[in-house]
Amino acid sequence: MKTNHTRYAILGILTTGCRTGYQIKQLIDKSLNHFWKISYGQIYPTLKQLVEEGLATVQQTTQDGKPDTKEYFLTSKGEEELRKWLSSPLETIPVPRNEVLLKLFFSRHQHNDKTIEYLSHYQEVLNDRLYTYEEIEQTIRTHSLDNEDAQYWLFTLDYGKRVTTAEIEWCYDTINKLEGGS
Amino acid sequence: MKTNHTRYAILGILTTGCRTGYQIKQLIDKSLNHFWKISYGQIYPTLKQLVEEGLATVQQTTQDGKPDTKEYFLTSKGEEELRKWLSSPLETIPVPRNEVLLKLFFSRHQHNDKTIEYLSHYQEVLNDRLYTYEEIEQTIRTHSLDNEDAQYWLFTLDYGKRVTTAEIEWCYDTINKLEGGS
DNA sequence: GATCCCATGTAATCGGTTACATGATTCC
DNA sequence: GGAATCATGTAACCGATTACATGGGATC
Repeated sequence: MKTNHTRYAILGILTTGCRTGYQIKQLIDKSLNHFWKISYGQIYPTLKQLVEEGLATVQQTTQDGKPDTKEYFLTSKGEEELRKWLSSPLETIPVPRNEVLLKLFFSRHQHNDKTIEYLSHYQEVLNDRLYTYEEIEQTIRTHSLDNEDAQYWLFTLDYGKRVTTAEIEWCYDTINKLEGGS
Repeated sequence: MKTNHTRYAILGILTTGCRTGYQIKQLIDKSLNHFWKISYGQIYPTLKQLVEEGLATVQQTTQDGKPDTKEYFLTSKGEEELRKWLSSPLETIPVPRNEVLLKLFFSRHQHNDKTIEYLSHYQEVLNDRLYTYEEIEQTIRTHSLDNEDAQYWLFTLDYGKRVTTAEIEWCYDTINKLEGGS
């Protein structure tokens, strides 16, 4: 059994008030970016498909002067589909590929100095990431706490912060080990 | 700039003593499985390609009775290519997609009991994973500590253990929050 | 005048998985 | 006799990214 999660991501976002393909991309880039990303090349064909399957409806507005906009709305069938997916059991979690670890795995073919430099750079990237998460969290706390979704959004951010913190600590300790051994 | 990391994974594994496509798969399943996986549908065509590009050579053995085996060896050009990749700077790290967080993000459309059940199941999966890491670590410590690569392999396992531990703690705390609020 | 934001979409391409096909050997 | 392991490979398919194409409105 193989489910296309991106379909459900879009289905879910249509419940948050987003209506157009453009708005969907905006929300994903703003709020799901730490664990889900998506491109227009996926969004527009998927929306079309959802309508074909009766999970959503379109409402096209041809405005005077302004470019056309297509607003999408979930049908009750679409809502049902979303709920069905939410309650479906967890599938086997795919292993996330990690370029950093792949390089480290073969790093005996390289001077430790280079490896340390590499890990330090990674550590900086992670620190930036952590900072971004904290900014997003502040935005949600001050602007969207009335939103019914906010609680769950904060849970996902908490996840990101904790995992990233663990990664940063690992970088720190691994660099130390490499310095001690070289 | 977009590099195909899988090519380099195979290039790297050819330095560890693995020679055949089958052995490469074995090693990946045994030692890189927590951050990199690969299928035969990728291995065999890639090996072929590496030979075409002069990064490896083949040595085919047609044995009496036994099926053919093809042994691959890195050329000096291949070794150089590997070292070049190792020292190349980190690319923008792709966001790993997370199905669990995606569902949680939309979980206000579901009873908290269901969400808790879901997170508990995830926690179990993570615990199993952690146990597997510890087993692999013991295997490396008792059997391969003479291996020059062992140190780096242990670093990647340490990463897996730390991140997984952080995830488990997050599960625990998130379940508590949901129970308190329902 | 340039740049950015809003807004929609398609075609080529790529990386990867899955299913299929084949066949010998060894162990239970 | 059947299952597991060793061993190699291909074709269909899928999810996703990238580059391209278009064009109005607002701001600097």
